Amino acid sequence: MNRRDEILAAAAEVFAQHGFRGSTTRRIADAAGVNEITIFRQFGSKEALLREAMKHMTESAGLATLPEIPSDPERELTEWSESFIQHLRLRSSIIRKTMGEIEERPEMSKCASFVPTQASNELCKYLVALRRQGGTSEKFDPKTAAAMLMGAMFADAMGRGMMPDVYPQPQGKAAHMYTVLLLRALGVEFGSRRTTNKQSKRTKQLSA
Amino acid sequence: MNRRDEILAAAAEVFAQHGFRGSTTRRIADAAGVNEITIFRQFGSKEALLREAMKHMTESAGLATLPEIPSDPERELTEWSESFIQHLRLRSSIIRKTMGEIEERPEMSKCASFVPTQASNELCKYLVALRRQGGTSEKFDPKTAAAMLMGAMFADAMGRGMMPDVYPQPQGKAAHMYTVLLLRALGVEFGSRRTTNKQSKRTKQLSA
DNA sequence: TGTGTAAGTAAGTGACTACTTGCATCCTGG
DNA sequence: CCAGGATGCAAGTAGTCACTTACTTACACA
Repeated sequence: MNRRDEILAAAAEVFAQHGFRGSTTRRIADAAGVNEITIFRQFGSKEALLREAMKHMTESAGLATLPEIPSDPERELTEWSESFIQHLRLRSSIIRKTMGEIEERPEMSKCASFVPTQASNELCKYLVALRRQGGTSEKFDPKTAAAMLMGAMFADAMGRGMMPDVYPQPQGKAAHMYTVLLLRALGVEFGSRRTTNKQSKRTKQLSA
Repeated sequence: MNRRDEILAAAAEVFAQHGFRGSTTRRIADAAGVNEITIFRQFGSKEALLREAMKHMTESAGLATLPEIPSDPERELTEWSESFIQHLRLRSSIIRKTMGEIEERPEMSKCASFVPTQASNELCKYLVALRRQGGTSEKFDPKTAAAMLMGAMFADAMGRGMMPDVYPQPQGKAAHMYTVLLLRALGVEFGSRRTTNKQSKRTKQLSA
């Protein structure tokens, strides 16, 4: 049991560093402090081990959620974005490896797409609720808006290490900056920051 | 000369499909219709061959440019975005492979970051010029705005194949939709679509 | 006609890979 | 105290990998 989990953790770590082909059973065994043969007795093959390691990792994701009823979009979305971008940053190595190998190992794609798909749905649902509340003053497609925010964070998490100058500074505020930009695109009014003078339309049903 | 280019092209193709470790000299030689040994005589080693193939590919990029003086932001940015996202889509396989292997082969990072860095600078410059013209009515950080638009397109190009439901439909309009969303975030007025009623501030220096 | 250069063929080298077999060791539960 | 299961060790198998050596062929040019 314990041994098994140690091997799974080591396999995930080695995979994050070297990818599938580079994750030799020798390396995994060394990383786990275990004899190579134990891996084969426990999991049968390298492929089965890595498959299980991936599943194990996906299951222990634990994404943040957004409230059903938006009340403070800037705060709520910023917090959600920060947790999402942190999730991506912590896993950036493994995500890069997985993406690079998805064409050769399509069975991984289910594992890989689970988290972002769920996050996208969560965000879309929130944006739709926000619009229904009258919290937005611009027309927008929720899916596009969600893809834009998540895409920006994804690219940031994947690329900042390689080209830090391209991404906003400081790193810790990036999620907030992307979020604010998106909210402006949707025409969301900001409580404290600046009282815009467009009280024209859709100030009707601020209820809920 | 001709042979050399054939081998370089084959190497790039094989690398896009299988990554560095999966690009065996045997596979590259077969793809190029050349004897394996010719590769070693021409390039010395597999590593040197792939390095040169990458450089060759980066040099033949040919990015679109944006005008120095913005005149029709929606049109100009949409065209630029479409060419950028098409660039990414055509190279999505090779980009994924490169990203996955950048930690193991850091010498690739120069090659990989050249195009996006250049594109980011181009876009930033344009946004700054647009703001200086008074074409925007919201405060924004150009780098963040550029990172957001490019990030959205990057994620779209990398992820749409794996999870088409997450990204805006149809694929052909995605670049335009992201662009419009960004322009709204900057407070850019749209010529024909809708005449907003906020002529409050910063309508002073529409010169240039 | 001779010479140099790029290419091919055949064979092989040493290292590494996933995976197997046989046997010794240890720890635990009954 | 002892049986059984998990683990380790040593050795080995068949395959692949990058890369080499030795020799041959084809063509260009002088």
